[in-house]
Amino acid sequence: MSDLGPEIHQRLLAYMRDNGLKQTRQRQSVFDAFLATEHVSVDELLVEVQKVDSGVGYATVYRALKLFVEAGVAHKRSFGDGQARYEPVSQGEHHDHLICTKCGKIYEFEDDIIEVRQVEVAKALGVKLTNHRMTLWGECMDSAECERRPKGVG
Amino acid sequence: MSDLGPEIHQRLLAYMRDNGLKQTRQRQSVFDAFLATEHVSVDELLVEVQKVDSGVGYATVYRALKLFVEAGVAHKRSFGDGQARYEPVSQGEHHDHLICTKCGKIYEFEDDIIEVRQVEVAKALGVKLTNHRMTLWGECMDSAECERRPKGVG
DNA sequence: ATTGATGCAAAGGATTTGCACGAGC
DNA sequence: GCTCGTGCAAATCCTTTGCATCAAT
Repeated sequence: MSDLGPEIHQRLLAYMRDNGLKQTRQRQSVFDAFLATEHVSVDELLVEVQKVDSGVGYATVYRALKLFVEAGVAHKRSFGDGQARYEPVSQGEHHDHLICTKCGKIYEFEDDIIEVRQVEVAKALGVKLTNHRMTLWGECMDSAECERRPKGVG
Repeated sequence: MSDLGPEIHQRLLAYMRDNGLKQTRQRQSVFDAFLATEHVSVDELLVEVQKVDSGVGYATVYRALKLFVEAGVAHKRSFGDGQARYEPVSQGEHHDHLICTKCGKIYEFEDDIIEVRQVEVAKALGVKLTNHRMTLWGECMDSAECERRPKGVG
């Protein structure tokens, strides 16, 4: 889990203040639950939120996540399973993902060699790089661990 | 456009034969149109197909593309615009994409340094790499060209 | 008070599917 | 003739939105 809770919380509050948005019980609940996750889908997050605050609805979670992205405290990802997944921003920032196609485990990594190279590649094509996304797929080499893992968990 | 028309056509025919699937006029039409594209959405492809064979329906294009992916003659991509896009496989194979966020142009590239590094990164995490996807976003440095370009064209 | 936020349900968009009919093998 | 493919429309899944009400500032 992200260890920047306080920091990105401040960022969120600042964004809300600057844009005349209001602090509400629901948003607080969603944010708290969100911070404890790594790659949640909306449904998964809704379940978590309702454990603590059962009066929070579907649309509110969607709207809260949209807000988090705008405020720069969350990233929206698409892993090809048909639904969006969100994660809190963290210090490493530009980390990418490696997903085991057998157990579904999502590894995170960051690699400077690749990062640097991406900028060069873009420049060679006449483009100034602003963003990137990379996802790798593979199979855990430790089959025992892999098979033991509950399927589909990020 | 892919210059492997005959080759991947053979691959498709072989796949269909091996799986007891049938050659139909519609599939042929969809495949022909598909070969002439680079990053089509289903709707775009449907339009192209119907120019030649107006009796081809919506679902048929979806089913044909699904088949193409299974047969290994097409890749399914998601660029975050809310709909899937497909492209014929080509010799370079593992090419990735660089998208200009201003004009929407999709550049293709392939970089050995990154490819090699990906395998290493995965290995370091204890995973045997089987697949990857990388998308970069940026802005064309040639603004004149960029602004002249019709928006949203792959 | 004013304005934004919520919850619900309805609307939307992309994709999939059930079914009766038609075409390949 | 049997099986698979097609077209249509309905169904599904995920996400967004309209609206009346509630709450934060």
